[in-house]
Amino acid sequence: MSSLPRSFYARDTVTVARGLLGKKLVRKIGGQIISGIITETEAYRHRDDPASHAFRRETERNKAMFGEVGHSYVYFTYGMYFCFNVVARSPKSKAGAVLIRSLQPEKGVDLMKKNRGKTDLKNLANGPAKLSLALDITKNQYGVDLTNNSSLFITEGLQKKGKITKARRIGIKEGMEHLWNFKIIYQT
DNA sequence: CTTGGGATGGTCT
DNA sequence: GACCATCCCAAGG
Repeated sequence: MSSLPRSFYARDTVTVARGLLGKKLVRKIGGQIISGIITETEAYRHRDDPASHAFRRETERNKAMFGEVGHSYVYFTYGMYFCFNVVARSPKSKAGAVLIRSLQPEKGVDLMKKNRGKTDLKNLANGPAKLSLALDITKNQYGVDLTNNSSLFITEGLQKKGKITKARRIGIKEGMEHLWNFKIIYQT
């Protein structure tokens, strides 16, 4: 399956955050494939969003959020973890990214377990730092293009519909008025 | 189930 | 020098 086109990411950040639910994140490492369905996302915009890393100004850390859409923005936090974002924004905006917060594991589950040092399937990738560990996403993946089928990319995923919920974003103190956390729930 | 604290270091003020 | 877009484990109810 081929990657989502760059035009997918050249829309409003909040729209893309919703649109990424149900899509598939694919990681290739040494001939092995790890993949998962995106089940939770959050939008972070620019000047209208005090919770965003890009709110104040462009810096060495956040410059990917100002760069070409469809690339990754990876940041290091709490002294030990990486979190994975996709750069997305409307052409009118200068910065924006979607934080991928949760994956439903699909392929490469054994490798994910090894990378996580855990075996409980439910807890392999249900958090932004957990999924980065599971897929071995680090600073090395900063700024990589997610629209070519290389070692990290996003493709169409599940076609079936799910119920989408919206909520306040997790772990922030400003911008609480925006309901930019999205989850998809598939009925069994 | 919920709560609290420790790990650990880059980034920004 | 403070602040984190977090996770994990232990203790308490």
